[in-house]
Amino acid sequence: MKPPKNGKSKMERTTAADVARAAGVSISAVSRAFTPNASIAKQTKSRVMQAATALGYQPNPLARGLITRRSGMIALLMSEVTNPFYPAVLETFARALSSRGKRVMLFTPGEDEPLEGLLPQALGYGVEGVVITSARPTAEMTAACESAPVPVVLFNRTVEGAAISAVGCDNEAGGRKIADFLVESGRKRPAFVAGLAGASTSLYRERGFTAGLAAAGLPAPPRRVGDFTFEGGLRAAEELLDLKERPDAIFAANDIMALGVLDGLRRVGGLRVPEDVWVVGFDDIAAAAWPSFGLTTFRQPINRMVAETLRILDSSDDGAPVPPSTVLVPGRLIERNSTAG
Amino acid sequence: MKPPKNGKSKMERTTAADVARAAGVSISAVSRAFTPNASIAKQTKSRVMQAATALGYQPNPLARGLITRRSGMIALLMSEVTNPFYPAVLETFARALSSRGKRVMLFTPGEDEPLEGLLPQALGYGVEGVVITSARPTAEMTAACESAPVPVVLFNRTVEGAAISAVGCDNEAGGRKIADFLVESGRKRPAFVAGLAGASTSLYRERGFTAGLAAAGLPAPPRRVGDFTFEGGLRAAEELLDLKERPDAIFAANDIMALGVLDGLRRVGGLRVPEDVWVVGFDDIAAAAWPSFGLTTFRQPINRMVAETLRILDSSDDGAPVPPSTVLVPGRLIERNSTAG
DNA sequence: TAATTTCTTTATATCAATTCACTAAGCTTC
DNA sequence: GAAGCTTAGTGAATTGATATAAAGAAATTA
Repeated sequence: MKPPKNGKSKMERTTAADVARAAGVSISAVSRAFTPNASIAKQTKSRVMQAATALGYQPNPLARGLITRRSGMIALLMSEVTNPFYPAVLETFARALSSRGKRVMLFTPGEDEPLEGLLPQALGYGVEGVVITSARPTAEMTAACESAPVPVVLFNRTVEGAAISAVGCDNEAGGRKIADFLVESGRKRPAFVAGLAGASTSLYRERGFTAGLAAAGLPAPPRRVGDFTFEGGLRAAEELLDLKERPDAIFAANDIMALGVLDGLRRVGGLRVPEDVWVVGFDDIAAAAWPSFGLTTFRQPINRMVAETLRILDSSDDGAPVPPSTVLVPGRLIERNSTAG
Repeated sequence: MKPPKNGKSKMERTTAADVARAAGVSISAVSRAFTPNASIAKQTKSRVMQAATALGYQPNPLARGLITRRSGMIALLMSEVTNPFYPAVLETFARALSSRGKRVMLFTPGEDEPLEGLLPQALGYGVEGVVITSARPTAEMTAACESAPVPVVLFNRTVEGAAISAVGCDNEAGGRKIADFLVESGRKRPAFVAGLAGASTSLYRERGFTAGLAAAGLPAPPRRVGDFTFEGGLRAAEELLDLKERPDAIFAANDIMALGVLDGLRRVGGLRVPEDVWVVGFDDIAAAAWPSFGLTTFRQPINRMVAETLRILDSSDDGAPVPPSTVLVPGRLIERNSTAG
């Protein structure tokens, strides 16, 4: 027997038992009242609900999760939070899930914590799905993803030959589109700034880009590595300016690098954009639209990408595992002042 | 060697019972082996640990949380993720907690979800602490924070007269410092761009700023509201340019607005910074250091602020509630090219 | 009206850990 | 050598909800 809620001594949680007593039903009835499409009489349900709201009852997600193995949380494995694209993704996820009554649990690797350890931990929390936006998963991790008991989706990442769902923008088509745009506008010596070695996004964007250039009879562009950072873009720009044949356009594999490139060209190289060099990025982060930059870029439709991700996570909600699917959402070129097409 | 997947069908969790059986001890012994400074013999502990790693066992946080009401999670209530300052905060928290074996649970209000509802939800998950970085808590929420069974810390926010812990930068001192700096450098007509109405950060920064100006015999500065956004700063700059007496320095209550101001002055107003107008921000976000901007700003020491927050959260870890404390971490002025002191 | 089916409800076992009351052993101390 | 104390380990109870099976009520059929 429990002491009745006397005032507000220590904010004791009201349990299902309290509600059951108040409503004059069994605990199971309370449980079923909170279970969607469960076999319960309308009358009973409303009586339970009334008592529940009166007592301020909400089912304890931990207790529920212990037995259902579903705790109403989605795990987000994310390591690169410095690139502004990812906070935007994070926020979109958090808001979308919030309105469905689910929560985001963020897993960021600590100091020298390997990414591999995070997945089992996340599963231990009974998360209903896992979204990985971090850098390229290792082989070991891929295997863990495949055998996970809940859906796992790679966001903005792909692993060839693995049976894991993935959602992303069509990076190759984007790179191609940018190449076509530059070529049609008469650019003759485009250059490319890559992200981290091995990142699938950078790889596909480059592949589409070089393919587009090749189709127009241009040689493979000079390339530098910018590590997906502003400073990396800045350095890459400086290096590209030292080339015998100065590029007349630079495509950086993401916006934050492109902004670095832009700043490097202007502030360090003393060049004008777009008069002397054009710059194109990829993502369409908020800063790309700032007047100082006016960066032409390929917009990744975050909302649609998140929506597709949630669709995949939901699809195996009923228990039956669905075959992994890869969704490529089309993006589009946003022309601004860093080019003069 | 890797933990041997015992070939079982669907990745069945290994429980404490499995480990106990393997190690030849009771379940309680396993539990105590995983409890810091619990009464257990070294020998037994090592035997348990050995069996645990062999089986790949990790205590289930859900089951543990159900009993201890501590789930190893910290709730982060955050609504303004658009300001780059907050993703940086988020990341710092996530990393710091990750290395302590704890996780961040992110609570972002959904579409028209009130902030009030989030706190009880977070508590329902058995979080060990709550950090609120969102906008000003309402009176109702303040009461909920005060009676929460776990420590609640307002990050970068204060509520006067409430018994809630708070960690922040000394905003008033920062505003004062900026005023002093501008006055000493001979600026005569400074202006101020405020954030959201009612935000304590903006309020204190303004208070210190005007106090500093008053001390130098200058009148209260003209002010505009910029809503803490880039576009708001842009608009504010335009409006301030229309004044009869054009300001010769503009202090914006945060960096993102300051960048908007800077861009507005340059691109829309056709002015030079710092030759015509000086601009100062507050936060020191990454973009402030970009060559295009070179924004002089007051740096908020995120690392120390996060460390202090965690210290407060930890301090009542042993059960005994500690009196709420307010910690103000000193920041410092970072001079860059947007001023010419 | 009795028999059968369907729909609700209840009681009990289960989830995976921690905690509590208790026992057994090892060591002092008088 | 018995009493007292500390330390280590055990089994049962506990946590809050769901799954499951059995029982009861209502509706349908023979």
